[in-house]
Amino acid sequence: MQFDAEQFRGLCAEHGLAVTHQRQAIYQALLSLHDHPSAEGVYGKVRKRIPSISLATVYKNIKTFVDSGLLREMSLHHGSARLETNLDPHHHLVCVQCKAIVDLENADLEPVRLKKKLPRGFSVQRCSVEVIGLCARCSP
Amino acid sequence: MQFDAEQFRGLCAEHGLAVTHQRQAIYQALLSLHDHPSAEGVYGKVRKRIPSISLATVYKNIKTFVDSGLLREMSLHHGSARLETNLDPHHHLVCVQCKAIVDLENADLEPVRLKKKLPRGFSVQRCSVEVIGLCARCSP
DNA sequence: TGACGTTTGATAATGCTTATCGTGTAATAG
DNA sequence: CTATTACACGATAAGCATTATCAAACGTCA
Repeated sequence: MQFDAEQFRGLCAEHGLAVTHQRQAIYQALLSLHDHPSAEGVYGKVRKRIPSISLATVYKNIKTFVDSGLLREMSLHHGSARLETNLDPHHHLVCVQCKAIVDLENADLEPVRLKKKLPRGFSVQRCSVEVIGLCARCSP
Repeated sequence: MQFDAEQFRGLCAEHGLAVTHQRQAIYQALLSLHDHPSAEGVYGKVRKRIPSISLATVYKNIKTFVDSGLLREMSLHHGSARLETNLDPHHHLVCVQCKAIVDLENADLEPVRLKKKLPRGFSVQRCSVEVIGLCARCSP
């Protein structure tokens, strides 16, 4: 995706965020990094443009962007690691609110089928499906 | 799954692990907790049986179990949070070794189809597929 | 432009996890 | 059954990733 300063101003206005030099640089870095970077990775990229930027600023703005819906974290279970004793192939039902996880048996889903070739040389070990939503207890 | 002391001894022998009171209790706790617990959750459960157990022992043995293949961590990306700017529905190709992530477009996969009803009251927001394996660069 | 609320940078604090180290215990051989 | 030895345990310090704090600087809007 291409960064567009005008569009970024619009996004900030829409979410009630001030347009700062740092925010622009952080958002631009995020768009340019196509490997799903961590906060540290964004920091590295942004520092080339604003060497004096604080790591805390990067973290704060990532959090702000996630809260505003401009960004998403890849995993819902980041923080403490969640463990799994069921080593058979299976899938998960996950509540976005309470982070509860329920196993879905492999047989409960039609098998995952790829339409396109994967990148050359990638050898698949398993496929894991996350069905993400709101559980009954967390529904309003 | 049911805990079986004899079977646990077998597993330990198979992986060259000593059978200790603590390991048994930790493994038993893991099998009894069906909500994909964190280390802290396991600690809470095990402490009912062995109040003097150290949190470090719980962490060390979880690590040992994961390394031996008795257990798995749910997320490959636990540690630092990975970010995502692509908010359109899509999927991921993930390398177990280098943790690289590549987006798969929604159209590259046959849609996920459930065979069985989900728990009552669960409202699905989206489905995310992780195709997990070894990328070309990490292949031996 | 001036006043106000927000954001920034520096740094301290927190949470989760791993490392260290002296003591204790399981495994193995005798 | 006991001695030996390597591995595991408990207590605690250390290490990352992340969040909180607070004074100074900046963006916004009148």
